[in-house]
This record gives sequence, C-alpha cells and structure tokens, in this order.
Amino acid sequence: MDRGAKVVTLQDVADLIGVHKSTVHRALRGDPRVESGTATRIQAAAAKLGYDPEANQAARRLSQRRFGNFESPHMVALFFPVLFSRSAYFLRQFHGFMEVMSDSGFDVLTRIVGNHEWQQFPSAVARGDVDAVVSLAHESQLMELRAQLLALPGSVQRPFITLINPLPGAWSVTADFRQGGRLAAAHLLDLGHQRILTIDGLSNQHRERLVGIRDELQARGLDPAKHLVAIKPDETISPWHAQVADSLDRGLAKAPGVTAIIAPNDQVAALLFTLLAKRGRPVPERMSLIGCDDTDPLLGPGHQNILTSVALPLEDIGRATARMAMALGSKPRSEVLPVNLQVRGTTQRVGSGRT
Amino acid sequence: MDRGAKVVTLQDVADLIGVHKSTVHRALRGDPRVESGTATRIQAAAAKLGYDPEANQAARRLSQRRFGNFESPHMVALFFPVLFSRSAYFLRQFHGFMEVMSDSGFDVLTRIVGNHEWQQFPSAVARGDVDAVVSLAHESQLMELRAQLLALPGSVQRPFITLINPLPGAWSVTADFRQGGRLAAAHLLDLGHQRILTIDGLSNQHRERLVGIRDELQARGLDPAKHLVAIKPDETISPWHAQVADSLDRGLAKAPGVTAIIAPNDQVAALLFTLLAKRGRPVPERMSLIGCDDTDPLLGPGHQNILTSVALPLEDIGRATARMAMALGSKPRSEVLPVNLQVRGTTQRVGSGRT
DNA sequence: CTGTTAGCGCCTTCAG
DNA sequence: CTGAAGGCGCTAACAG
Repeated sequence: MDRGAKVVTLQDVADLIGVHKSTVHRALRGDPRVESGTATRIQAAAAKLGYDPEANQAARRLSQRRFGNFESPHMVALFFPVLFSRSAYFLRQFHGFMEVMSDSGFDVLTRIVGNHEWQQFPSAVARGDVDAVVSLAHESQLMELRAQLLALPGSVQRPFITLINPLPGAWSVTADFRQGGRLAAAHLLDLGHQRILTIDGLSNQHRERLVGIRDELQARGLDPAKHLVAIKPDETISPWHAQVADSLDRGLAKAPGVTAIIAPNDQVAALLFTLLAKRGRPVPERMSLIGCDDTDPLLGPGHQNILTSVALPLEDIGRATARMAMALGSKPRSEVLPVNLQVRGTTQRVGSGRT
Repeated sequence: MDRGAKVVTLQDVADLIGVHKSTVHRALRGDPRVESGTATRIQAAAAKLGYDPEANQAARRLSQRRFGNFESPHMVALFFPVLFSRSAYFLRQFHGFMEVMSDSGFDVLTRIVGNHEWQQFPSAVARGDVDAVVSLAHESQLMELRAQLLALPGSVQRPFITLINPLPGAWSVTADFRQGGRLAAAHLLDLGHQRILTIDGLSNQHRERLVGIRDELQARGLDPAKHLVAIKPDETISPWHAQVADSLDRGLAKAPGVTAIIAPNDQVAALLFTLLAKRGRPVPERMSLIGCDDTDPLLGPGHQNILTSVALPLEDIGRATARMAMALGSKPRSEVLPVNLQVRGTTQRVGSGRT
C-alpha cells in the first residue's frame, strides 16, 4: 500500500530507448514527424514499462492549463436528496445513470444534499474537477443547491443538470407529463367515465398532467369545467394522509357523480384505494383509480401489482442524463422522454360493477 | 461555464501586498518566521482575493510528490453490485455510508461492478487518487474485484474494505452472525420449541449462524444433533424457489416433529411462509418461523411486517465503514457489530395453536 | 525528423 | 525574518 512507489515516467521510457522525452511524447501521440522505426520501438518500450500519461494527471493538468487546454476529467458529480434510499423514484433514475456511466468509464462522485456548507470542503466539485453537476434532489432543494454552486469562485462553474424538474438556465432531462395526463384521461374516457376527480397543486408535474387531461377532454369536444373536478388540497392539514382524505371528501361532496380518480402519485393512489373502500366506493367496482409514476405497487390478493398507473421511464431518464452529462453542448437544453400508461386492475368500464 | 477563468494564485496575493510568494506561502501556513504584521496583512489579502491552495490541486500534488509527501485526496471509491437498486440490503448500507461521508466532506466515487476492464479507463481509482476502495459487491464478485485492483500498477494499490464479507488481508466491517444464530435459537427454545429446522450452505453468513445455534443448544445442555436439523439444499435444482421447496420437504420428511424454522434470509422466509401454509403447517399456529437480515418485510393482514427476524444493523455497518475508510490504520482490521432479534408475529409458544 | 527550452503553481531548501 | 531558485512530469513552441 505504499503510496510512494515509483510511477513510470516519460523520462524512464526515453532513457530505455536512448532518446529524448519529447520524442517519446510525440511517438505516443502518433505525431507523424517521428520516424516510424523509432516510433514503434518507443511504443513497445512504453507498453512494456506500463507508461501512462493519465497516471500523472497532476502534471498533465498543470501543463495543459498553460495553453488553455482543459481536458475532461471524466467525472461528474451526482447529488442525492437525503432520504433517497426509501424511494424507487430516485433509485431507478440512479440505476440507469450509473449503468451508462460505468459502461463509459466515467467516474461518478455522489453526495447527499444536506445543509452542509460543502463548498468549504476540499471536494472535486469545489475545485471544478468535474464535467458536470447532476442533481436528483427534490424540487424544493434545487434552487439552494444551484445557489451554492453559483457561490463558488467563478472559475469552477460547471454545467448543472436536473432530472424531472427543469430549472431555468440549466440542462435537464424530464418526461412528458402533459402526455401522461392525456393518456390517463383518454383511457378513462374510453372506458366511459365522464366525470373525473383529481387532486391539484401537489407538484409542477401534476399541474402539467392537468393540462394534458384538459387537452384530451377538449380534443373530444368535452368541457373540462364539467368533466374534470380538480380539488386543491388544504395545506394547513397534516399529516399528509389526513390532507388527502379531506381532499377526497370535498371532491366527493362537490361532485358525487365522479366515477374515476387520477391520483397525483402512486402513494396517494394506494391511500385513496383504502379510503374509497371505507366510503363504500370500492375500486374498481364503483370507482376507477389511476396512479402516477408507477413506482409503488399496490398489491392485490395474488401479490401482484393491481394499480393502473402512468409510468415514468425512470431508468431511461437516468441513462439519458448520463449521456447528456458526457456530451454537453455549449448552451442548456432540455430532453423530454415519452411516458406510457400501464393498465392494470384498478380501472374498468364504468358501471360494470363486480368483475 | 468558462473553464479558463482565472484562479487566484499565490503570486496574485504576493503582488497585492508587494512581497514574495514564498512569504505568502509561509504566512498562510502559519510559519512563525514571518513577521506578525505582514502575516496578518497577507492573510487578509488572501481571504479577500479568495485564494485557496486546494484549488490548484494539480500543482500541489505535483510539488508534494517531489518531497515524498502524499496528502489524502479525501475521496474513496465505492463499488456496487449490478442489481443493487432492488435490494434494501445494499441500500441501507449505502445510505449509512453516504451519510457519514457527506457529513465529513469526503468525496465518494461510485461505480458498478460489472465485467468492465475498468482499470483501463482514466479513473481516479486507477490513478490511485482515492484513500480507499470500498466494496458492497456480492461475496462471489469480491475476489475478482480484488484481483483487478491488484493488477493495477504497484504504486496505486489502495486499502480494500469489504462490508459483511471479510476478505483475507483486507479491512472489513461485518456483523456478529454467530450471535444472531444464538439469539434466534434462544428465542425459539424459550418458547418451548425443541426441534428446529434450517437450510444450510447458502452463504458464509448463515454457516456462521449455524455455529451460533449449536452454541446456544449446547449452552442449555441440549445435543445439536438431536435438536437441530440442517438441510443442505440440492444445488442442481433451479429455479431458486423450487430448491427451497425441495429442502423444506426433505426436512419435514426427515424430521416431522420440527416446530420451528430459521430461514437463511427474509426472502426465503417469505417463501417458506407460503409453502408451509400449503402443506397444512400454517405459521405461526403450527410452525414458528424466523427470517434473517430483517430487510424484506412479510406483510400481514394489517399491512405491517409480521416476520420475526434477526436484524442486521445495515446503516450502522455503512457508517462504521465510512469511519474506517477515513481513518485507516496501517494494517487490516475487522470490525464486528452486534445484531438483534426483532420479535414479531411469526413465532409463538409451541403448541399454543390459533392465537 | 529530433533535441532543447520554458513554464503550468506549488512547496521546500538555500542564501541572504 | 524574507527573497531566490529549483523542480515535481508533462506539453507545446522553437530550434536545429
């Protein structure tokens, strides 16, 4: 484990051949000026000694700086929210991301977003030794993270990439939430549902889906005001599930005729499933239910997932982000991936009762 | 995003004060030889300009190498198995690890263990720019990963730390599996169970637990040969669950009087739960069942976990590993953390029938 | 086609 | 107490 063991250097190879180190350098770079005979001899010697200019990255970078050349460190930073490990939502993105990065030989420097003043640490991020900074963090943390990054000395600003949540002036990879709303609405309308309930305001993503739902209604000549009931949750209520229960009850009171619900995510869907059963509206017999994200299964009697859900291509989002991080253009761009609907057991034709 | 923006240098500070850069260097290191007046002026100027020697790590490392000083890069590499994201087993260790690392300002370089010849990539690991290499990979992958690391040029060997699975000549953090076996056995014996079935040979960890089970029996003056039935699974059978079913059936045939089973992990326990019900031995009424690891809940009617299980302190293992990686001694050591038994609903007093 | 030279920014020794 | 000088290993310009 001795740190100081000798590393093969340009000079070592030069000494072996009896030539100047510049010549070795040129031969190894494939410079056509070196005589082909010596070139091959040099290459052989370098290979034998195991010479690798990358090994002395410090020297290389120092030298390159002089001429304004900055080669990629082949490393990106990835920031996680604190409680990422509980949620398939983040893990699947992470998995896709790591898959591409590991295959491409990029180093990924992970870090949890907390309230650390992390820029004061001797971090590769703070030094600017990364090609890009990627963040999986929650919408609410992105702004502050960005601000911390911008507070770093001017020379180390790195491109910032967000997943799911686009940020002005930054790169992003996200999904077509609006299309997700359309797909969910189309599915319900095809099944004959005419009054749809949803809970609004929980996230930008779901707001975007609402636009899609309205798009679909209008495309079929239906008035959203009549066929869609969007309940705003009462933010003063906590805990979380009490807020959902309140929203549901207000929704049912306002529009007793609803036969379908589009939940803002799968966890809310699972809760609604239980709440609806208690209120004499079992799913799917008397109410169709669609989740969103397709991250949390709702297990039926056979232990399989029965929740119809708008699926996000989370692994693909991770993969696309990795590719974006490795080939950044000069100006921020946003990539939007398609979504699809996973039809399972919580939706059925309106009024068809017990299956 | 301009990479080439100027970084504050030692010379910049020197110019501002009108002093030589060596003096600035000395003042910033707290060298007592500099006159206290100039020292404070220099420190103020450095702070104003935002000078940080860490920012030019390339220059610093290059220079330090000359005198044989090698400071810590404050970075460790962490290797994952390919399908880590499906399993709480890895995630909980990862989470504990990241928590401590992020709090300490260490960079964590993550990588998935695949069949990449990753050392050929320009990676910080291959350059030896990490303090340690930590592996979460499966037992079966550790040897090859280690071999790849050892195949790197001699100068870049880094300490290797494994979690759960100790490896000769390497550092490790693991849990007291033997004690886990004792706890499980003690719990069952306390409940009056006199014949215990288990499946042997699936992992080193479970073999260690078997030793603990026998310890406990002997400590109570019971002969392990009479009170413990350890079935070796038939490795030729696949898939996995068919192998478990076969083991169970052979166990029940060999020792019809068993009233309790210690499964090698929670997934096997969940499977056994179902298999036992089909064989007219419902858990816990006619058979007590203990899982191991406490990673996969077995959901009961109320959606809560009903599986009694030997719990591994996975987050703590991750945290301990992080601390070990940051403060490695000169020779490998192994840290063993205590385990505990989570008593839930799948174990009950022998013969007490329906609850 | 090849050798020489200079310098990236820092750290340390040597000289004043 | 402070300045000067040299070199870590590499790269690119400049000479031959």
